[in-house]
Amino acid sequence: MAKSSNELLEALKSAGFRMTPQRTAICYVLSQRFDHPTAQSIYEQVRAEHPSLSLTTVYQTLDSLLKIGAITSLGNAGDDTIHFEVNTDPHINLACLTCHRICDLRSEAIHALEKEVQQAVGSKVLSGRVVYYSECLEKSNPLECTYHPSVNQEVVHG
Amino acid sequence: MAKSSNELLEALKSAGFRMTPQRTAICYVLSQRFDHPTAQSIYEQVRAEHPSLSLTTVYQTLDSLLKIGAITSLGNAGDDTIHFEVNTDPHINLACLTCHRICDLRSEAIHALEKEVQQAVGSKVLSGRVVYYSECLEKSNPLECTYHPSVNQEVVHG
DNA sequence: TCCTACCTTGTAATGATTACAATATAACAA
DNA sequence: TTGTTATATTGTAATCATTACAAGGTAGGA
Ligand SMILES: [Mn+2]
Ligand SMILES: [Mn+2]
Ligand SMILES: [Zn+2]
Ligand SMILES: [Zn+2]
Repeated sequence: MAKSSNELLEALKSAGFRMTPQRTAICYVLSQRFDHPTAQSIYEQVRAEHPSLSLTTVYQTLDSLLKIGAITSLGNAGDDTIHFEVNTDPHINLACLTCHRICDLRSEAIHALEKEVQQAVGSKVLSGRVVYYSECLEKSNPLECTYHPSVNQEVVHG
Repeated sequence: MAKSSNELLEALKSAGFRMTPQRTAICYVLSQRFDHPTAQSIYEQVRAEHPSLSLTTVYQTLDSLLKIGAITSLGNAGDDTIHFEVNTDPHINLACLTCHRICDLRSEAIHALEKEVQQAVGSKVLSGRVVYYSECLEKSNPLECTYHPSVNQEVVHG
């Protein structure tokens, strides 16, 4: 359910933004990651192929994507750093306060909940955050991610 | 459903924290406010009666209350400032991105949603944030607050 | 190919939050 | 009540994610 790289790029393009190698790379990385990455974390990954990339560009691109609603901001996960949401389908996010990783949890109730919000504020709802904080069970047994179980293997606790 | 001043103080006391005039005043202000105040905003209000109060003390007290779970953090509301939650009953929060005020919305679906979270992560759920971002309808007609409609009158947009 | 408005980059500024150390005081016991 | 001590408060300095800025680079249309 996460947006593809092309969907993100197309969203930028049709909003009047130019196509650049940096934006292309950033959108690609965004589309590949299901851990709700931070700007710094995206920066480090993209820099591997674009050594001249500036952190400012990452922030600027994320801000553009936010403004057109292609992604949203989930706030922090116990670190003091903004985590970005690429999956705009309604769901619950589970954040681990130890490893600061966030994973998705499928939800049935979320649809009824969003209906309640719509009824209360009408069409003015811009975005939402549904985040629950917890701890991974074990160092070797992090929070289960019902959307992308594979990312569960990458966690390393301090 | 918000905690009373005494409940907050009692929570601190039984957690081994000392009673001080500053903490008493901060807890009182917290119990009276339904707008999910920031540290700065609490500071300004308490300072009216305790002119020597330090902003650091407000942060420290809020941190203590957070640690014992008496309050939670809702994150920011478009400003870059943490808003605190005194009402720990399950509910939806509506944040206005213009005036950065947050109000509560009663919800039926939230109970089913929290049940889903419990089943997924067990007893390890520490706290949650359910926040939807919107805009007040009019300068004179802010977001309706189903818990405390009276606070709706205090909003001033820029 | 040329133009120009938009983008990227490096660096500096911002501002909420936290760290620190000196002073004050709540809580407990004598 | 008084003394003791661990904890709290305060003022100031440091932190650090994010934003602002200005100079040079480039996408995209003519
Ligand atoms: Mn998510
Ligand atoms: Mn609330
Ligand atoms: Zn973890
Ligand atoms: Zn408003």
